[in-house]
Amino acid sequence: MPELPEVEVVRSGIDPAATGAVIAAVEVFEPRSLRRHDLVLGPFAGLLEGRRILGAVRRGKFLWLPLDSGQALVIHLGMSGQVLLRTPGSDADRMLRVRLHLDNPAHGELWLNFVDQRIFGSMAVDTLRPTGDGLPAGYSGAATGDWSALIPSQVAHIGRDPLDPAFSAAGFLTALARKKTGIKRALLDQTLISGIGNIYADEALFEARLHYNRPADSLSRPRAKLLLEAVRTILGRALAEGGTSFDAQYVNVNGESGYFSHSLAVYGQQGTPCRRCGTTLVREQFMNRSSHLCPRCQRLR
DNA sequence: CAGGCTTCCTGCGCGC
DNA sequence: TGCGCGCAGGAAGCCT
Repeated sequence: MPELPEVEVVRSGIDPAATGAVIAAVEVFEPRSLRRHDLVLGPFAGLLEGRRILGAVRRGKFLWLPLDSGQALVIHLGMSGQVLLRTPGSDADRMLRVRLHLDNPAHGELWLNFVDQRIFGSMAVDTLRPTGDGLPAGYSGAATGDWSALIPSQVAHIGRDPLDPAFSAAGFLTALARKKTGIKRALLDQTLISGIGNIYADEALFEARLHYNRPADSLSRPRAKLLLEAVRTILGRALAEGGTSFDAQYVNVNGESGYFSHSLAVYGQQGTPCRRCGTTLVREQFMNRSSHLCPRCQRLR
């Protein structure tokens, strides 16, 4: 499922095509994909048509394209969303939900297809507001503009991600020490730290040799620091590999499958030996979701 | 009021 | 072979 590395691959992939492009037309095939669009602002297509895209920004798993109207197109991939760039006239993608017709002064006309099997993802036009600290709202490559320190309203509550230069490790560690909940739940809390989903949470906990239900406030500061380092290592590694996917749900912007499941140490690896100690890895239910771990390396007590 | 459970969704895989 | 059930999970919202 798309987590920070996969979303960053999408962001960097569509950035050159989207930035500077004018949205000539919008086709909505599945209105449920606009669930997060607030109609008080106006109809989705009407707010986009004729507008120019100024950049491509990401915070955690949220992606947005600032527009010359002062608003932004917010994209969340959910668990099966894809953004595919296509040549106009090409065959319709399976489960195509929304299509933007882009006119890029450098690259000509192209289609930006939003494809989403399970419709957990969404597109929405949203207002932009200043970040509280005046720092860039998210990651946008080398590009900057008046929009850099602006964040969509519906993303404002999301915490910075660990690969964001403005991410505060000290702030995160302090907040973590106040949480009594299980450490995995804390890692998945996007207001605390963003970009981590079920796959990389399991991978990071394995790396840090921590049980998913270990109370967050029971970790010493150095231990919590090691966990944060593990998160950075796991996310950075996945990003370097181009994002992780295990069943071709995730496809990068060129339509090429990003399939790197072989690099996963525990996720989906139940029944196989732990690469550290050889103990058989297990899958357990936690938060109504699956958790994968080594029962020997990641003991609760 | 933090925490945790439920809901939204559909394609696919597996079992009978 | 075909059918149908259950699983997959990000995040909002509604409980307790």
